[in-house]
Amino acid sequence: MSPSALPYRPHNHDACVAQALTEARTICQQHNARLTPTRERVLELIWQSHKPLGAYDVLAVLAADGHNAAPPTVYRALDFLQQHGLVHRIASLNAFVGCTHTDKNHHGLFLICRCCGNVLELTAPGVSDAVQSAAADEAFQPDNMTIEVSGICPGCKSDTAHD
Amino acid sequence: MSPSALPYRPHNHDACVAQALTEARTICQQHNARLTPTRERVLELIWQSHKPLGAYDVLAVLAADGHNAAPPTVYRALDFLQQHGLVHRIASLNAFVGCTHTDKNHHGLFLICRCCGNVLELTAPGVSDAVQSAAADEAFQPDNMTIEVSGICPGCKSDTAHD
DNA sequence: TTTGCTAATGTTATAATATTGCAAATTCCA
DNA sequence: TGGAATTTGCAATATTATAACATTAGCAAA
Repeated sequence: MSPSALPYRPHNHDACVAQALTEARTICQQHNARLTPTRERVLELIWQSHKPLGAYDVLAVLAADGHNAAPPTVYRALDFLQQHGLVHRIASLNAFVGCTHTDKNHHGLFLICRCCGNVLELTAPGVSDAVQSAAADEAFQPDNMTIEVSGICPGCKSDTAHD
Repeated sequence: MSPSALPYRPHNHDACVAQALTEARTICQQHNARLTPTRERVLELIWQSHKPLGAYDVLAVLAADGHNAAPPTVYRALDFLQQHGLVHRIASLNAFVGCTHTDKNHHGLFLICRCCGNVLELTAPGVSDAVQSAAADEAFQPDNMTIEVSGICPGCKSDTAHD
């Protein structure tokens, strides 16, 4: 997916998935980590959906693939992918999305449309700076931040505007 | 609890719980909502712990109370308390904490110590402004934000400093 | 005081999400 | 090739959350 593609804009999604997989292979090589078939397939499934996918959704597709998988298979693959920054877990949804900023240093900020379910990941330095500074005021040393904003995406807003 | 009391500082916690309950009664009156015994008890339990309490932790105490409660009892009470802004759910922990800012308009920002488990709720206008503006840049209309920061609180930092 | 309404609770069952522990297979690499 | 480390398979189970429906409590009007 081109860097500026938005989930709710039409784009060639197959290409966007393919590119994500290619990047993932590179990253795993760099990390000396093994992107095994199961892990790669899970990543692919997650990427095929712009919407967050639950672990059991992934599991269901694997089952349909003929892969006789149990929950741990999926959770392990997801853990691996998270560790290497290839997917993010959306805590407020118990679901996973492909990371669209594997190259940059980022703290995921997620805009989650409660209408269409699409998720847009942003790199928002202003936000992480503000959080850092709020934490610093309390002498708190942050090491991980979960920032998830739910609301209405531009697509859904314009859809409802002319009802 | 006095407005500036920090969870990891010693303070008279019974008084702090009592005050929270008093405030809750007032708020419910204002909202024309019924703070029934079960709801009040759940709120009390959550307040007695500065650490987030899971629904099933609450359930266990209710059971110990002799209250023959089932999960829906607890979840309903928690929903009620959330609706009236008396507790917050911490999505990254699947757990609940008492709201320490019932009076102010706020978007909870939570500092969660991964060492001692205490949670500090902040009102951080800088953070919500930054999130608003990041969302606005994407034409996204936010309506709810989950901001949870995990890290090390000052207490735990100084504990580990001189090991 | 009954009647009727609404909110709240009880109860059972089950759905949805996630982890543990151990054995078997595979991969790495010396 | 052999041995260690990683990955997977698998069964069981833990944890979190909700659905569906019956019952009861609170309260106001007839």
